[in-house]
Amino acid sequence: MKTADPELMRAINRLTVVDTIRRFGPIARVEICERTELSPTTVSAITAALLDDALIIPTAVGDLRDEATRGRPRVQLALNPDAAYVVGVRLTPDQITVATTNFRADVLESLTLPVRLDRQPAGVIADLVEDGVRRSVADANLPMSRIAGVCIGLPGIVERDTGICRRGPVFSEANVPLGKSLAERLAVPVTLDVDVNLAALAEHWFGRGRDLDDFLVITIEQSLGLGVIHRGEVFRVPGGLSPDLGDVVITAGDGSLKRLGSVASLSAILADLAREIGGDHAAITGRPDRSVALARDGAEAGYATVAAILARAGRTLGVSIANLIALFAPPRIILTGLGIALGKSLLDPLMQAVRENTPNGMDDVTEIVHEIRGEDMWARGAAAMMLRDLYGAPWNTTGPAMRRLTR
Amino acid sequence: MKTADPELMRAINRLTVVDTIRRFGPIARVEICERTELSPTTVSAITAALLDDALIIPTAVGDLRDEATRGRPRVQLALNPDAAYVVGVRLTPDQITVATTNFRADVLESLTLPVRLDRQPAGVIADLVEDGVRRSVADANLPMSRIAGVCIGLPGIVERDTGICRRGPVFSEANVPLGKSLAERLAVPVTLDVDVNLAALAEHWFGRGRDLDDFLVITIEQSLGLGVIHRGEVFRVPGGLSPDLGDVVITAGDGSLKRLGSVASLSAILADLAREIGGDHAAITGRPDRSVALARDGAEAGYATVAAILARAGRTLGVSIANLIALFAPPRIILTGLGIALGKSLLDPLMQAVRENTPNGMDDVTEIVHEIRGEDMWARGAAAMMLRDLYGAPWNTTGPAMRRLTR
DNA sequence: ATAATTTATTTTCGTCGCGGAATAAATAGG
DNA sequence: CCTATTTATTCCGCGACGAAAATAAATTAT
Repeated sequence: MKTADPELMRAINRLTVVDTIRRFGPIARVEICERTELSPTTVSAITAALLDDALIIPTAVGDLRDEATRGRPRVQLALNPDAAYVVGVRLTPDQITVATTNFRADVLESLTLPVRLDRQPAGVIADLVEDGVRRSVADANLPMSRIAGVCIGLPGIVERDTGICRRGPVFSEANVPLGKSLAERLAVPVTLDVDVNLAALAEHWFGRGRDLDDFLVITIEQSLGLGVIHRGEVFRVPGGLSPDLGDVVITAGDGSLKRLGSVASLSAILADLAREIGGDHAAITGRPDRSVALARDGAEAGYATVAAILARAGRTLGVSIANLIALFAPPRIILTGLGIALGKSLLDPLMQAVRENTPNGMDDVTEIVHEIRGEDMWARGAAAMMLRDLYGAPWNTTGPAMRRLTR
Repeated sequence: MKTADPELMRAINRLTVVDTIRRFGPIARVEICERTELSPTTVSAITAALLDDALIIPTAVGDLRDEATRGRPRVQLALNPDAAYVVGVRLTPDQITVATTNFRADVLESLTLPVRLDRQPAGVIADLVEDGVRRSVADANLPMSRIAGVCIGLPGIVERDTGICRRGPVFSEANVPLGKSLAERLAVPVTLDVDVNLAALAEHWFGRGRDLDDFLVITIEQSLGLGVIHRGEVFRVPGGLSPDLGDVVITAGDGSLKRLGSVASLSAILADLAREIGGDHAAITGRPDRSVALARDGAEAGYATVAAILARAGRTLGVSIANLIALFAPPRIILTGLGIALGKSLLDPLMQAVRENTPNGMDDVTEIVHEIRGEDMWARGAAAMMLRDLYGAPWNTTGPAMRRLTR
């Protein structure tokens, strides 16, 4: 339980105002009052401070009410896109994606380096990330000094608090202190997080979770991820460790125990396909997007072996999703990641397994949606994660009293 | 995001003070300052209000510092046990337990009615609970008017917000509005909750979770339950639905899908034993505590069939617990419930399965403890659940300003 | 026995943030 | 040009917090 004082009070209200402006675009002060249930006085004071700090700007006085309304026109307020810039980075075993965004998490520049990271030592990967960040920032015509922070997302077991990647498909080593290492190289705050948390935040800010404050995000990528938004916040335990869906143990058809990730992750599916169909294994693992398209087309064209592999993965994943429904009872589950592009051959068995295994009486609780997202979505999530901290951070002025003195 | 005002501020701080007094027994104001990091001014004001409302009382001025300390002695403050009374109820398929407690959740009177509830219609069960509550309150020499609330815990899928039991082993019907029905009968606020949430809160307040704000509680009873304490609060999704571990789907040895509850719950274990060993099935299901003792003794005396059944249940549960570690990464998992009395024949295979299936790199994250608890613990948890609301409720006075006027 | 010292609690005072009410600003319509 | 209307700001009072001073209630020293 935290102790409350006026400062905290202001911080809370300030954050709700900033978040309201972020979510509801250019918005007038009156409307902020309605949405936040704060008094006009408070909204006026807070927006004045935000304007002072140039975190928000007044936009066109265009009135969205039915034209020809009487009275003083509303001044629409919006986030100042240039208030700060951040960089979002996403690492997968196959590539590095870097995106520079403005204060609204609009992507200004993004680039993708196709590198097989799992073959490289941690030092080399840190070098590559550093280069990527500097390059992307330069492409956006910004000096590094204007970058307020960098957020890096990667799969595996990641301690956000310490910036250490305990284990994951990206690093061959264990306990890599990537956060600290990059903060030193770039001389900028760097946070580390599980990639799926970024996906979850991205869905909450820009995607299928905008209208909800509680949902689950499952990413089907080289590895399987689970992100939880609970009461509007990314769900974390204090240690900063994050759940990993791929680590869940299931019983295989032959009775042996396996990790879910070794059956239903994209890398497992593609490996199965390569083994069954033969084909060029290197080519398949090197270009997952192409392999996914091939697999989808194959299954839909009626190749039974391919369809069977996808169906098996779908069913297995579906059972685990039903278990998540039993445990979390979320109003919505968002499926995303490259794996979604495998199409109905994967998703139909998945949905059926979910239906069959959802506990009685909970059929109407959870809605399942899916969405294919590009690389930018992940990087944008990383940027959002960084911005979230920034919005809450203390800026120049404290309130109206101080401003009155300095003017 | 909630909007903050002075009233909320006070409510928060007031609650932290009450909670500090509850947790750290008779405690002086100075020490409250240290623990809560509130200023002496604030603590003084809040405790004055609490004293005014008779929610707390000064106890012996005994100084626990090394005797012969100089200076003004500390006044120890404690919860006033008689500030209010609540009733906790727990329903299982076999019995109803009712406990009347004071403001400190000390059990004053408790009684257990052995009734096979699953044979009765909802109306009859509500009658029985009403009688039990009235009886227990009368036994404690209290009029019903002094009861501030009743909390009822039961297994199954329970909507706390609406007071409806969607489904569970207690009721043969679905969607029983037990909360509303009892609130009308008793003319007292009644809340409904999943029994395991009560167990979790009880562990947090009085048991193995006192020192932590994040942990999992798994109850092995007729059904399997999962309770989550997250950042000091019972974890709930907005709908008020609660997770049910028994509903998790697993793959059985023969490849078929089963609910975990149909393999590793106490009722499943006892049914397996009855089937395998023969014996008097009715007797075994009617007195679970006796059956558990018999099973434990049998397994430890070397009866291979019995040991095998327990080992299988233990392993299965262990795998699911490893999955919970993968998903929640809690610092501790507390196993409790009647099933713990099955002893090492169940727990050893369980712990081994947990060890074998915990994801790499997370072996040192979660500590597993177990504890046998009596019926009172559950009812006490129910009382605590009710008190939690009461502590936060607004009482007579608002603050020092008002008192100054009225005096 | 009385004064000095020490520690706990309360009181005084200044500040901050909130909300309500009055005021100012900006526009449309007559 | 004046009035009605809607939006935004300012003024004012209140409650809450914290710092510091004052007070209270002991123990120790003289």
